[in-house]
Amino acid sequence: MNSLTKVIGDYIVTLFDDSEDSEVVLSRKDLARKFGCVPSQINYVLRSRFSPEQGFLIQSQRGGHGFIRIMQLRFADCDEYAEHLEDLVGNAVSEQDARKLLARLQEREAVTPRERLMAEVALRNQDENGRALFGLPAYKRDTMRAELLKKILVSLAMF
Amino acid sequence: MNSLTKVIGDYIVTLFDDSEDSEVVLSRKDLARKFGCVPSQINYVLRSRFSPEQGFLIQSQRGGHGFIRIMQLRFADCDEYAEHLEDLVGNAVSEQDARKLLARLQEREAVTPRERLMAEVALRNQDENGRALFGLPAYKRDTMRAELLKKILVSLAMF
DNA sequence: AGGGCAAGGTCAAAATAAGTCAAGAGAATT
DNA sequence: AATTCTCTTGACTTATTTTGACCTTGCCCT
Repeated sequence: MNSLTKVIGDYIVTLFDDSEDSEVVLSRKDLARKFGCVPSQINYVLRSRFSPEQGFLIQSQRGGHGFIRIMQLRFADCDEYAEHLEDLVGNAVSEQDARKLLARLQEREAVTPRERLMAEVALRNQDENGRALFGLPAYKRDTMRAELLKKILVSLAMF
Repeated sequence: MNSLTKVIGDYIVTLFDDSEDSEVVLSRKDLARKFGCVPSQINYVLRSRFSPEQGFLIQSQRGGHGFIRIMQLRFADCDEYAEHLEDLVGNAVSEQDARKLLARLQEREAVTPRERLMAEVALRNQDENGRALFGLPAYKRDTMRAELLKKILVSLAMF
């Protein structure tokens, strides 16, 4: 016996299959009517089946012509990826290596150009503060750079 | 099905594309007639889609030869836009206000959810370092937060 | 100068649609 | 049988778009 939640979840998955695209846009109200349930049931489906932890990102808009957009993120296997990053970045990383890694990730379309730029801005900012404000030695800045880079990438991967 | 607001907004964007110029001049009344809506709908489109946060400035004139001019801030105008961000962010900003601003920018689609998340991660990282590592007082962290936020937003604005 | 008309501006109400939260119902586990 | 987890429901909240009534501004014409 399938729960309604499972039925709706499966239906949304078929939408992804059909569209062969990494995103699906739907109307909460219409979906609810289609399955004869209350609208907030859709929220439950999304919470329980299309969460960030499961590799989906949700955008929505209320009001007239409102919508719900479900985006499938590229990294389905978050934990593994996060672990991979730990190895990749290590606990210290030079400015050059950090930049190389970001360039590679952009090439693979794991991050957008804007996201890459933003990461570089944040890293450079931390670096300059560390040097100019606190007079940190290079090795300390390398570890802090690694930490920030990992935080950024892991959050993107898992969210 | 798109909202009228989106249709009109998209239309204005095509005007920018066509003219390959950084400004567009239009008549509120004519636009409203073209899309079969009430004139004040145009004001709503401008407010919600062509706000300063999204890189546009609006000038208008009433009376006999009235017009609405939408100017897109471009690379050349970057200084001006950066100045505007200075005003928006100020030279000190609380964690809450920073988050509110980012939420607003995301709602207006000036930043993606991932970008917003990344910005929040970078801000929180700096904050924690400032507190735990360097014992910075709140006011100092507020100014550093403003600096970083502005750097991030300005860099995205230039993209 | 003053009045008329032709813009554009403001504001708020109505219409529409999504989000939250918690209580209740069912299933599964111990 | 009790407990715990999942699912369903609905009342209440928040957000966006659409519409219209009324206000302001500026040109033009006596």
